Amino acid sequence: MSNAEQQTLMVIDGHSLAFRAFYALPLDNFVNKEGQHTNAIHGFISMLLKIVRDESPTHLAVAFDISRFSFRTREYAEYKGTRAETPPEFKGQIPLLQEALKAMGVPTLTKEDYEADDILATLAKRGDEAGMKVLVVSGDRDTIQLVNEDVTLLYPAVRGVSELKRYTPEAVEDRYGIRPDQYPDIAALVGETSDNLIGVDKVGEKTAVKWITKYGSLDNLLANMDDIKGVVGGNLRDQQDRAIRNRKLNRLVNDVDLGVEPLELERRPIDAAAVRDVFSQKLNFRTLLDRVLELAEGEGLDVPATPQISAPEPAKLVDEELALWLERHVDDVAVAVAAPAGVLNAFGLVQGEDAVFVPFASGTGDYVALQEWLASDNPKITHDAKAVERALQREGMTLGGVVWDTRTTAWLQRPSAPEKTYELDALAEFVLGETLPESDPNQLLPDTEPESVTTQAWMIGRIASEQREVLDEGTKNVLQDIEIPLVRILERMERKGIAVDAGKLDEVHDRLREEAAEHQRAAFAEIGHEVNLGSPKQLQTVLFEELEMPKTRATKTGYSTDAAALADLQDSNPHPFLGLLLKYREATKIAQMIESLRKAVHDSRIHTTYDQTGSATGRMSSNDPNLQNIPARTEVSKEIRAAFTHDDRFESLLTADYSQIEMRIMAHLSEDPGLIEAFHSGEDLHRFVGARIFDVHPEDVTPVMRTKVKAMSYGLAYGLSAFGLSKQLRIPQSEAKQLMLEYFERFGAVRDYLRGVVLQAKEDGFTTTIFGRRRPFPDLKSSNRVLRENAERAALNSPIQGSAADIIKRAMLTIEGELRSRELQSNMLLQVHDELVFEIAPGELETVKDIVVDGMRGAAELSVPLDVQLGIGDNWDAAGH
DNA sequence: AACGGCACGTA
DNA sequence: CGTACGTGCCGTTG
Repeated sequence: MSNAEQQTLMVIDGHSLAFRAFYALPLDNFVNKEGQHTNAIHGFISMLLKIVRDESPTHLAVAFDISRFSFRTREYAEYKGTRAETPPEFKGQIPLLQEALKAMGVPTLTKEDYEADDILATLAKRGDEAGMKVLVVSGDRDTIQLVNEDVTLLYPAVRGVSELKRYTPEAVEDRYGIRPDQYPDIAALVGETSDNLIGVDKVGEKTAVKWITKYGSLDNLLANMDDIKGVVGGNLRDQQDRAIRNRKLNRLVNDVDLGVEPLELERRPIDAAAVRDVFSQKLNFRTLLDRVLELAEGEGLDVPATPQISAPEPAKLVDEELALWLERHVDDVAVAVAAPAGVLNAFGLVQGEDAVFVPFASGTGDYVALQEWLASDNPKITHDAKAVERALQREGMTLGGVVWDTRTTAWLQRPSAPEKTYELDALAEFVLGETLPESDPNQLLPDTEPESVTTQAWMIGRIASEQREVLDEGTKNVLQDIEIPLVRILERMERKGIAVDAGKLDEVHDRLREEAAEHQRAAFAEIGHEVNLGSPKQLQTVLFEELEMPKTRATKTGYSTDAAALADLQDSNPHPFLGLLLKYREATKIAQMIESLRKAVHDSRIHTTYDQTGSATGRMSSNDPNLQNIPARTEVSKEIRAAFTHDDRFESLLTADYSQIEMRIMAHLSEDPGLIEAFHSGEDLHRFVGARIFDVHPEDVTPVMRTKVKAMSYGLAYGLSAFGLSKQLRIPQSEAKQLMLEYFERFGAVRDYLRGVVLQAKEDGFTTTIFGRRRPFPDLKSSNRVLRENAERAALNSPIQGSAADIIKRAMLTIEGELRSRELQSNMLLQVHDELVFEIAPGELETVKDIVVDGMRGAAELSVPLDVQLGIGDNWDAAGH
């Protein structure tokens, strides 16, 4: 860029753009971990990256006002006097923005007693004189006066800052019908509300443009104002002072002493380390960070490699030395294990700056001290304690004394985030602003490198420190009293697995495959050709084109062919194909489910994996295979459940489930007297509620009434609408509405409670369960109605579903504690949200029954009793209800 | 190969 | 236009 002709100077009005971004972006989506709002910063930098990429300026600066006072306010005290107080959420964003800009190598300019626009004007003039192209970026219309052949204004045209309109002299003329230098004359006549500058009465843009076009300038207009006829002419003569004053104030000062010349504003390399620090640590902008670094790289700027911070040089310790180290480090020790393919081969132990690498190979060396220390209550910090416990168990060891787990904490803080953001590398980035060294994929055993596993431990310890500082009491309690103690229990349940009769599964599977083939043949015969029944797209062709059936519910890609839609079609357009398709689907669906179960059978048992961080409400999820969605309702589902059984070391399976736990929690949280009475009465809940709603005796509640009430009750906790209820019950919407009215009339506290939950969540930004588990809901304040209403339903459900999750988890802790401390041989095997499944060792049934019932009933003190139902049998079906 | 969309199983 | 999940297949995308 030796030729000055090609140099481009970009000068930006920081305040006006940041303020526009502030109003364009939702407040709640941009908050750093300290609670500081960052939406304006995000919007500004996003805009900056875009225009720098699009315009490739060679020189760049951002100007800021120092305060709202300037020489203009001294001359005219009312200047900008109508401006409302700066919103509190905007405060603090400017200093942070300036910090971010500094790290990005973008100079920021301010000048006492002047406004940012004056700085822009000065730089535009100097740049122009130096032969540069100048781009002025501002949301203040006064900067239009700066536009000429070499100075272009980029002005945020619509809301926000993402789209900038380009004002060249031609564009100004197109828009206003005058030359750019005439714009302030127009503005002076019309006035500028936002600056509290009142114009000449009755003079709007049209009149002003007409006058200025005719007379060329405000000065000349005033010199000839006696020629102007009519009321406006009179106004102009009477109020000429206003125009003169306005013109004086809106003239930008273009000779401010800035102490810097445009050519000195040449773009500089970014300070990658500082950018990482500011963007990760202070702003928590992950994506923007990447974009900033990418941009810098794309321009060939020097971006230093990510600082690969490694732990203090690890000491390799074994045997006595290790024993001594463990003895001396009684405070929290961060523990990481290397277990490629599940086989443990190294530990990293870090306390403060003290890092230890312990190679491990089963059967070599003396690991007694290590093993005892691991099992002991000596405080340890982990990342994914279940994974550590699993690796240890394979070597006959166990993990005790876990006081903190960084992965679980990350989930508790942000339970709706994608699971990958809980991984160690993501946390290192998000919490510490550092990048974990990548393991070399060519290395055979990358994780055995001392640097790797000890660095991990070092990261874990530091992440935990950061988390400890910001975690609220309630979440801390959930972490330490529920989630961490649960880890070992879940690992044990996974390791035990449940016995399965594989032959039975095969038998059902084969039969279903035959049935499916038969249904498929018949279905093809009905329509006269073959089609992939598993393809919604092909089915749509058959149903809506060939069979000319009426269109069903619209989906993103066409029309629905789901079971409900097919049932509707069967009503309106009966056709054998529909029934066959439904039967085919059911058979294939179950058959494939059995197949996946069959593949998961090892040594006659199925070992699921519980994902403790798998839900946003506090529930766990189950996968590989999912044992929380085993069919339960249909005939064939009985056969599948019958395949889950016990071997001859045990005498039976025991199932225990909470009855209506969510409704009980609702009764407790809402303190609704009617609902509380229902649960104390011993009467069937839906019968009791039905009697109240339909105003009959409980014994006169018909099955139809009961069904309606049951749907209503369950729907309540999900934010069900009259529309949804009518759809589900296939009743008119008016009737559904009436039903809801009656319900709330009798159980008004329920409605008050549900409303209150949403209101409180809107205020707090999160919901809370009985035991203090939180779930953030940024979308409650979204301006997007769909997003907001979805968030409202999820929010009103969260304390209910989440408290139920807390309760059963607490029950599991108590029950497992009892089983082990009393050295019973029975095992807790499965958890299905409100149900637990145990295998019972010979002679232990009565004891275990008591432990289970006591543990479950005593898991929470609610204003209604917790009711537990037990079932006993040789398999899951026989033991079920 | 990875992903979104659909459909459907559970609480 | 009812919450929370996981899985499998299809069809598109890279």
